[in-house]
Amino acid sequence: MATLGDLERAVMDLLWEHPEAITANTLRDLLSQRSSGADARPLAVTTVLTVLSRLEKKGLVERERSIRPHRYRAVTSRADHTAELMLEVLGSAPDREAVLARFIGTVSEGEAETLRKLLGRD
Amino acid sequence: MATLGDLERAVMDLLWEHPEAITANTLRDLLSQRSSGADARPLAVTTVLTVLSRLEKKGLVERERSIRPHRYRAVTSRADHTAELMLEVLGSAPDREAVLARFIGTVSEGEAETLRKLLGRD
DNA sequence: CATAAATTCTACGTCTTGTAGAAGTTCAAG
DNA sequence: CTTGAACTTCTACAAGACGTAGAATTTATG
Repeated sequence: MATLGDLERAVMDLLWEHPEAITANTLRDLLSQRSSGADARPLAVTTVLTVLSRLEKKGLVERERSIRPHRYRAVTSRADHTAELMLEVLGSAPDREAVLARFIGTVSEGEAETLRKLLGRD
Repeated sequence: MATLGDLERAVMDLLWEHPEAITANTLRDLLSQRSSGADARPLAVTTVLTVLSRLEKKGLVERERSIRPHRYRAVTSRADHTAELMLEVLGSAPDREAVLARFIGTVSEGEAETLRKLLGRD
């Protein structure tokens, strides 16, 4: 897998917020709103298209080619994607448990509670 | 923070394995052994030095400039570094709990047990 | 078929990383 | 102090990832 650039990330965030597949133009509009500073200038649609193609190649985005203005949507949910990334970072190191220890030491009490529930006993 | 390249990663791995600060030359030798394929050719020392400088700039490596062949060592342990990366990936998303749920669903039973202990009750 | 809309190609500047030679610095021995 | 070897810093370049978008091509539709 890999890391995403800023624009790629912004596009993924929007796709994650929109479960229904959307068009490149819609995406461009959403991106414009989001980045509304005095610096304005919206991206060219081709820019958005290029980014979408790259994300598709990376397996993060799927597109429907059957309808004309193609529709794009994220392949996985943001939560799944993030969890996968975390596992990738955790890797298969010999010190996995040590890493988990450090990690657990940092989550909030509320999250710790959630984790306890999730871990239940079985 | 960021992601490390292959060589940067290899260097960090060696530094993590060697708690005592070591020299660039030692590192180069260790790297040579490690990558002993039929492809041989060891890296130039300057290459190792460049990588070390970059890692230093990134805050991952510290060097002692007082003694002549400078000594290098990792600033944090691998476990700490990895845990930090995981937290960075987890980020401050609104769906942190959902991410944790996915994440927990993937660890081994042994690790789950470790996590239960770490989370204790309080 | 002409045309507007949409998609794909091609391209370029910047940044990161692997790689290392050239140039400068330092220290110990003579 | 001078010199030479060891060491470090500078400078450089190729390749790949990303942001960005114009040029060229494809596709419906009147």
